[in-house]
Amino acid sequence: MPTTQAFTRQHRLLTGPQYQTVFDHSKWKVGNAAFLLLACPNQQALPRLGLVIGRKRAKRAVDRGCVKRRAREQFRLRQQQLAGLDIILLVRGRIDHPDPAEVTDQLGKLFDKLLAKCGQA
RNA sequence: CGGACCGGUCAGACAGUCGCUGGCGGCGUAGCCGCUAGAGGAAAGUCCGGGCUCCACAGGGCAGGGUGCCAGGUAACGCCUGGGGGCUACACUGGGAACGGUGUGGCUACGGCUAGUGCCACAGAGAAGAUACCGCCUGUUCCUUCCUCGUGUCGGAACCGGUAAGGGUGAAAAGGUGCGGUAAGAGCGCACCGCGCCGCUGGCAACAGCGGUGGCAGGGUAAACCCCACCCGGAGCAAGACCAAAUAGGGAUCCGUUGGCGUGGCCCGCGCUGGAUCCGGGUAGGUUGCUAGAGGUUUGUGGCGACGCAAACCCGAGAUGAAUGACUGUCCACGACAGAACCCGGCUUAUCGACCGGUCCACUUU
Repeated sequence: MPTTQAFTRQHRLLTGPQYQTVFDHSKWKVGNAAFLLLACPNQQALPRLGLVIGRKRAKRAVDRGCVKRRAREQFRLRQQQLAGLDIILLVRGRIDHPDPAEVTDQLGKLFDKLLAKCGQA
């Protein structure tokens, strides 16, 4: 098995219907004060990630970019374990001038938590 | 060397690992590999001005909006450059004073209240065709002091007037200073300063200078309505163009109505229903618009300057559920504000700092 850690367009949710499917059939939910992960099984060989980060939650473009990139990074590093899942990241709290290291830490823990939950099932 | 101001440049560096997007090349071509490029000075606010696209459009007017000293720059501007006026700070300086002159900065929303309308609290006697409260002064009458016994004189009251010097009120009270003048005063007269008008000179012009002339305008407010001059069609890349699945529906042609389904054991009958091909609209989705441009760099050249012209060279993001990142290590001045979304020119706002050039001031040394 090639342990590639690439993150391409196949690793993303691209269309509205794809997002809707995950929202309607989310089997696992993991969250904390700031973020929420929704996941459901897919028929693909690869896991797919979707991001929902609205201007309402994060006013500054820099903050939105920061969360997106860090979320993708954490997803990318765990993609071997996450295979067969469609995952959506939602922002719960208000984001303003966050500490980047803190964001990475929180997101990493959330993905681990999600893996633990799926592993039980 | 330090401080202030102005203008410009940069926006932690290096190495490794794992990734992302575009371009180019290669290959065994749904991909993989290699090379290469990959956020900003504000990418921001969306406050102006353009390009581009579609719609509308003979011409003119109204409404609405904008701009407002002059000249220039520009594709254009509410921007920029240069100039003028006004206000102001500091320094020097002229004058007895009012008030001026020079230099260096700063600010300036700077057309028009000699078209009209509106507003101007409070205070004050009076606030817009000015005004007499106190005061000052002439006169008349009365009271009063003095002795020289008067058409005198000291003090005072009332009244008729005069007055805009002084006091007082106010943001503002009919120019200011000085001299003369006068009963006291007053541009009443004169000189100077200020102001209006006329002329000449200089300047493209705003305007300035000089000379003459008038004793001298009648408050402020137009970021109040308004008047004058000039400018402005609307919507925006989710503009717009193209390709186009599935499902439903539309049109045309041909074929079928001897078919299929239901009822029924079957036939007749009855009820329901077409098939094939092509076309156009169009949803999801995709492609394009999409980055080579009012583009940079250097040199020359015109201009005080903004900027123009010419030549040579360069190509410096183009995503689209949305790339430009993460981690580790080392170093230092310990890294601010902040993330492209069609593209440019401005303005405004945010910002840890570093460097370069210029002007002014202060200080040290020779």
